[in-house]
Amino acid sequence: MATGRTHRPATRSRGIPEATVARLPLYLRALTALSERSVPTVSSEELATAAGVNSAKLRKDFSYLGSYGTRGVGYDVEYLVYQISRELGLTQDWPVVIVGIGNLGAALANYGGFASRGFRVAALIDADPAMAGKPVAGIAVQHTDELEKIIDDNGVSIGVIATPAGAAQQVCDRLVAAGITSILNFAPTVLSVPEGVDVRKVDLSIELQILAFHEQRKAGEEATPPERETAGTGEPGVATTPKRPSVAADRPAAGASGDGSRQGPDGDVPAVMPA
Amino acid sequence: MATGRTHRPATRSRGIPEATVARLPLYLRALTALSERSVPTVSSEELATAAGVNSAKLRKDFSYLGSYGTRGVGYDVEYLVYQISRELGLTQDWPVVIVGIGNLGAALANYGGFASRGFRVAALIDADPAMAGKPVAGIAVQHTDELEKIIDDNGVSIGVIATPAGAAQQVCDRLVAAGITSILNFAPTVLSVPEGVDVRKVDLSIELQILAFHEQRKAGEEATPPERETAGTGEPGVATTPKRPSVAADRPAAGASGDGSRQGPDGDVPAVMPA
DNA sequence: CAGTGTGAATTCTTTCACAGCG
DNA sequence: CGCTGTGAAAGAATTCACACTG
Repeated sequence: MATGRTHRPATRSRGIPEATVARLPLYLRALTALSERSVPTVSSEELATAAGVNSAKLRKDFSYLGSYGTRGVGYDVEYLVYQISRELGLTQDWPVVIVGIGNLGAALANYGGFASRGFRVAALIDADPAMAGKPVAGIAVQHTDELEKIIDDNGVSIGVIATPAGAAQQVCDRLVAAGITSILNFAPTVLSVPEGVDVRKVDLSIELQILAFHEQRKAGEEATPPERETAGTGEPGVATTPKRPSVAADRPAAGASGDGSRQGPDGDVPAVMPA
Repeated sequence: MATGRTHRPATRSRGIPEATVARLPLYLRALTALSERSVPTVSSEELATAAGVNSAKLRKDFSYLGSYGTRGVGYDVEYLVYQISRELGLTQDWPVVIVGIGNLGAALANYGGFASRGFRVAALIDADPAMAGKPVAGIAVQHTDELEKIIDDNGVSIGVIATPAGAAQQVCDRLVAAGITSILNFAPTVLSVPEGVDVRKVDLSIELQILAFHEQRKAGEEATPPERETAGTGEPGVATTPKRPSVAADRPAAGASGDGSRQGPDGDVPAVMPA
């Protein structure tokens, strides 16, 4: 409780599983593209390919929405577009405020995909007085002081945080206090919010780190057969690394501060240990 | 088949579950913060809170890495930082190229979090000849023509695509052909890549749409108790849903445009269902 | 028949709860 | 005694495979 939950269980969504909700936008995009090409119907197979998933999953996903297809034929594109849009709540207007108009905030403000689907940038807010009044993406930036008023006046319920990490929680608190109940966070911090407020996070460095993990694994596979072992009590897999720290005197240095270590281009697993 | 798989199963990671891998960066960040404050040890409870997860999950996650904690005490911060960094492959240098230096690309190039952890922006690439030579974030932008050479010369294996959707697949193909095996895609498109290439996608509008879905649900709950019906015959009710569209003549395009009104607590859901 | 819709089987994740170590 | 590490239980999500319908 102290910290408040960052993710609400959400799974309680009456009927649609979270995983499915997360894919609906994907389907919608694929469908929109088909619609623009005036394609009248699609099979689960085709649509699935276009959306980058497999057809069984897609059909299962759609089954949660209802039976919108025609057996032996497929789905009516226009109709599905409408149904999914409605399910996602895109048939209504969602005013959004973006807080933190730095490089990223500006990029977001200019991002076409934003406005394209029901979302409308209602205001751009920045703490720097020098920014106030300056137009970004055709909208005059307003000062943070106005935050509460802006949200209230525009009935905004979705906020985007693109501030430096240090300011994120504070901005978040103000947004929430002002009535915002959904936040898209680009700042690399864990935000604490009260129950009932949804937070989704987009974190560039996390994505890169996940890629690095797999990349490293690939590099290792190239030459190393069965490397990692699952050992429970015996040897911790990659074991042969700095043993227990005792206090912190092994080889911690790695990333904490400097972190200047580097390896050859084709990433060779740091000679952790000769088997 | 032509399209190739977009996501590789990946789950084959010898021992660490994907879900865990995705959280390691989170733990790492929390740990780094502690490290900077010279905190020597943390309990799973404390660290979990800082990372925004629950302690059981964290302990389970760590158990996949090995036994790095001390019962009755907790984890040695420095040591864990090192272990996780190593596991993620951050103890080595990962040169990265960013393709598409528009608003977003520039924001990425300037993003501190990038360089902070093992990642190094090796080059910025853009198709616009006018951009060539212009410095962004202290790095001179290079023309797309150089793409293959740049990747080869720098031994780059991770590429970031920040181009318009239309150019993404093409850029992707060139990156892959040039030897890139991990891609972080910011363009709103599904990329087709050959087996063995990892793609992670970051999509702003998708995130917003997911938020909208929950937001809408909240608004509905406020006044409407059991809205969405779950049953027809007692099972995954599908029964009573809007009937076939015939062609596409229902009510596509509800009130999507204009209308700056906020959610009408309960009156919104367009009366799709005559039932 | 082609292709949806969906129970059932499978696999992955999260959570529980507690034995046991420092 | 406090806290980790982990089997085992519970809960999602994915995949299978096929009955059934337009």
